[in-house]
This record gives sequence, C-alpha cells and structure tokens, in this order.
Amino acid sequence: MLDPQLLRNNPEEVKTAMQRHGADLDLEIFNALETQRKDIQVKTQNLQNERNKRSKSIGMAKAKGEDIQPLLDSVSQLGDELKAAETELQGIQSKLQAIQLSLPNILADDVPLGKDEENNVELRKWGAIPQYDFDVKDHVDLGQSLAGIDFEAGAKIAGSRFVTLSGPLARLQRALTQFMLDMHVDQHGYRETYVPYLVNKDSLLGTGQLPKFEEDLFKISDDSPYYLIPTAEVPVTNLVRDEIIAVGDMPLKFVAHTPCFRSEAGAYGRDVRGMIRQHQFEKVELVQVVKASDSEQAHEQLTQHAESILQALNLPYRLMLLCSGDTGFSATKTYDLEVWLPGQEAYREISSCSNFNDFQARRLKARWRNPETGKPELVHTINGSGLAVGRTLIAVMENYQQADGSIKVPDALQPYMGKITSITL
RNA sequence: GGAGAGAUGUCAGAGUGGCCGAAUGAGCACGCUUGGAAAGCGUGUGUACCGCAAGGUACCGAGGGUUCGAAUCCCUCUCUCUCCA
Repeated sequence: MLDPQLLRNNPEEVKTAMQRHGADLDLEIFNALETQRKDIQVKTQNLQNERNKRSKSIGMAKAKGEDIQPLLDSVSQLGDELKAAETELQGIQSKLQAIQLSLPNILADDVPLGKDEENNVELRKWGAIPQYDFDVKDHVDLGQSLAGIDFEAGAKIAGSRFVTLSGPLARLQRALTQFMLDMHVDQHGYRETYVPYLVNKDSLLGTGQLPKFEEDLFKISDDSPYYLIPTAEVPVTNLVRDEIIAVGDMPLKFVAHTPCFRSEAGAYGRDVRGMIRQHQFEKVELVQVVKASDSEQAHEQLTQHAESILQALNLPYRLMLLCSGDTGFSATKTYDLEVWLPGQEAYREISSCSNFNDFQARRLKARWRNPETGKPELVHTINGSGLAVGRTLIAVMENYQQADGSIKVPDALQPYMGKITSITL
C-alpha cells in the first residue's frame, strides 16, 4: 500500500509512477472520493462530538437528580443523522481502500523502463558455461534414465505439473535444502524458522498477494478460510504483522524452507516439459526486516547471500535487474538470479530478490520504534529465494552430468549425501 | 465431541452502563537525592486520523446489535485456558 499522504498530496505524481508500473489511477474518481471523504469525515466527527457532549450532560444531570427528559428529546434526532453519516463514510472509505489496495508499489528510480523480460538488464555474469564432448541431456531424460524423476506418477497421484522424486535424486533435493539452510544460518546470520503452509486472508493481504492475485493461489475450499502458501514470504513476513519491533532486534533476518503452491493460471503452454514449472515445489526463502535507511544495502546483501549458494555449487548464473514491466506488484526493485541450464541452453530464473520498501509494512502495520523520536516507523521488508530448491536440483543435474548419464555430486553436497560422489542407476 | 472460564496499554492487573483512553503496580525515560550505587522522591510514558493550533474523533480479541450514552449488556465468530468424554 502506498502512503495515503503521498496519494492525497501528490496524486499526479503518483499517477505517473503508477503508469510506470503498468497500472492506472483514475484521478477524477479518486479526487472526488477524497473530497467526499473529507467532508463526511468532518461531519461525522462533529456529530459524534455533539452526541458525546450531550450524552455526558445527560449523565451529569441524572447524577444530580435533575429531569433529563428534555435533554433526551433534544438528542433523539441526532442518532439517525449520525448513523447515516457513519454509513456513508464507511462506504466511501471502503471504496478508497479498494483503490489503495489495487495500486502497485512505486518503482525505484534505477529500474529500467520496459515491457517484459526482454527488457531486463543483465548486471553481471558468474561462472564459465561448461563445454561437453558428448550429447547433453536435460533433467527429464537424466531423471528418467536414473529412475529418479517420475512425471507419470505425479500426474496419476495428483495431476499435471506434479512430480515424484525417488532414491538418490530425492535425497539430492533434501541435501540441497539442508545445505542452503545451513549456509544461511551459519554464515549469513539468518534465524531458521518453521511456519504454517496454510495461511489466512489477512496474511495474503499483508504481503500483497490479495486482493489482486487470488487466481494464482490454491484455496482450500469455499468454507475454509485457508490458502496454500505460494511462497514462504507470506507466513514469514507476516510474523511482524501488527508488531512494533524493538530497535535492538533490528534487523530481523529469517530463513525458512517450505513447499510452495502455485496455480500457474495463465501459464498454460509454458514449460510443460520437466520440473521447471510445478504446482508444488520446495524453496528456501530469505526475509529481512530492516530500517528504512538500511533497505537498499540489505537488498544487495540478501541478493549476494542467494548468489553465494550458486557459487558454492559452482553453477554459472547471471544477475538481472528486472525492468518496470517485469517487476512484481509489491516490489520497488527486483533482482533475478538466472542459472545456466545446459539442457535448455538458456539461463532460467532460480531466485528473485525484491525490496518492498514500506509497501508491505504499511499493509502489515509492521513498525519499529525509533529511539531518536520515540515514535514507531514503518519497517522495510526484503525477501528473496535462496534458492528455489526444485530448480537448483535441475541445475545440478544438468550441469554435473557425465557422458555415461551419471551425475557427479558437487563437493559442497557430499557431506549431505552419505559421502557418495556420483549418482548412477 | 461436551461443560465452563477468559481475551483490557510494554507486562501484570482493576474496572459489570455515564466523570474511563482507562485505577494500581512493575518496567522504561528524564530529573532530584548520593562520593558512587541501591533504595527513595518527582515527572513523563499507546496507536491512528482530522486540524496552523487549541482541540476533536476512533480504538479495551474481531464483527454486528441494544441505548441519549458501551471496556461494561445482547448476538455471531476467532483464539487461549481448565475439566469431562
């Protein structure tokens, strides 16, 4: 949510910023509602004041044993008027709120203008793209020949875009998860966190998935208020909802491993082959809650934490700065890490690291107390995948494949793999 | 599944229709006191919105209702605790 002050005081500026982020603000409607709101709010508060004063005088008169009937008569009409004003105010406020909830975050100045991922800007590349003297397979072929990935089983048990893993490949996924968690906890100072995989509506409103993106989510049922989490960002960031954080506890750094569930509505033909785009996948998520003055630096730092996993696994990748059209609704700026997949001969997203500034914090009412002013201030939230485990599994398989179809276990993962050095049939 | 109790400010905890944004205590901050500390004393200490300000409005788990007036009464929901199955 944007700062309502900004919206009221500089609506033109906000409108321009919204257009940059692919949204529109109808100033005519907004200004009209704002004017009405002001009038009716003042009117309502005056009526409330009047009622409070008279009610108080009735109380005092009664205490003195005076006749209160004339006073009662004089307020009889006030109640109806007040109720009407309150109802009207409520209506306007919910309309204004709907507008506010539908507006995306204002993009950072250095976000390049662009329509879609074609316009993202490559900031740096890491690692050499491996050369092979044999025919490279993708993870689907590798997984099938190693009898470790079974799409038919996933489809039978659940449906399309589900998969089963078994044997050493299932273990490899677990190894990756453990490795990532350990690295973020031991070397990067994150606090390991276990959270619910089902969340309520308030949490999704807080991080910005609702009200606009309900179709991307799995809802448990119509009578149950729960949704499956699309990312650990939702439960973890909501830890600070309605909280005022002590200055000594800042910054908060959480890491959580969870499954993620996405309906992938609108991705019909895309990535139908393989494990790239699944309804269910594992992810290790990094979340930081910081002071406003620290958020840019924290965003860079968190991105580097995600990068360090790729580096430790020796997987080539590139860092992309997302353009305006590709940056998510709640983000002010997003870096994507794209890992090299030999099977596709392409870089594919494996992590998305975003700074939300105070956009989520305002919805969440997440604040910290500034000791200099003694006042609560909104925090800034930053999160990123560190990393998407399913896609990392793919990347390891494809990058570490050998001529005989086996997969070498990266050195960093060997302690987690019972010391085996290679995955073979 | 059944029966009961409860949810109040940073915390503990009073308040069962009006003078309650809310006693009291603890904590915290500042000041006094002291050689220094403890104790003691004094003052202050929620959030949001409107307003230049004075001031006003809302908020006592959430949402509705009754009433001139609700933390307090009624209804629904959520959560916590105790007991029974």
